[in-house]
Amino acid sequence: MNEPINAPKPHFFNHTALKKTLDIICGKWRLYIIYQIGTEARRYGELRRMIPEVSEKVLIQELKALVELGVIEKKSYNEVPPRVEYSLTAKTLHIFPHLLELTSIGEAFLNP
Amino acid sequence: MNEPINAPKPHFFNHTALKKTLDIICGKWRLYIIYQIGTEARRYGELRRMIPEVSEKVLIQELKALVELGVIEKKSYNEVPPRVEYSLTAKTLHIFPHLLELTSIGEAFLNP
DNA sequence: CTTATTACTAACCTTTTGGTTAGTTAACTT
DNA sequence: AAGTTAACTAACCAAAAGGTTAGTAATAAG
Repeated sequence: MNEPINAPKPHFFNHTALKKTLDIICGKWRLYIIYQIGTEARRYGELRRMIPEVSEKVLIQELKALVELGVIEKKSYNEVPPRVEYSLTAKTLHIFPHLLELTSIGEAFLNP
Repeated sequence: MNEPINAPKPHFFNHTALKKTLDIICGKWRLYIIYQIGTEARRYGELRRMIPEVSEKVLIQELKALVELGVIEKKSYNEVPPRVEYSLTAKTLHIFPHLLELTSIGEAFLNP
């Protein structure tokens, strides 16, 4: 019997899905942006005013990335001055409660 | 009536808790490490073999950070060669199911 | 004619994160 | 005497993430 007695029995899990999760929620601003859009359509300038700490460049960059990921969608109206609205996709609205629940993880580690 | 009709009504949430959540789960390796430790105590070398893609330096660095955050705890036995074991803290075991559920967010965005 | 408005882009820089390689310690085995 | 083992540390580097500042386009308002 050469079976090692205490050999590691690692957890197996879906790497691809986990990576996708991290893509969606990690980064300094992603979750804030998603939370602020919430259930309404928000104009770019509106989001800037709601999250004034983020730089313009990064906000646009993150909005683009979230569109790419299928988390939000962008609608441009052909007006001048421009009007662009961002809203959560159906998929995101579906898991939105999960996203709001994320704070509970941190809460568990706040008070000694 | 000067109340703007469509003024942004942002979501309010616990910033501190959210930040703590992100501290715990973000980073290329943190969740993998937490998952691999799971419910058992794991030696450093064991973890290295379970996650061979991570560099030695980063693994140690992340273990240290997770200890700091109160996510894992470290026990050193005074032996030579050294023996050091890492395990999840009670707090972490408590929310471990939440952590395992994180993949479900990503899963929602995998298939079109 | 000038200014304001909105949603951007471009160039550049700093900080953070992750990676590579080599060295250390102290006892045990050969 | 030399090599092995485990869990590190130190010095250095590259890539990614985030930030600053300035500029643009099209129209309307003053």
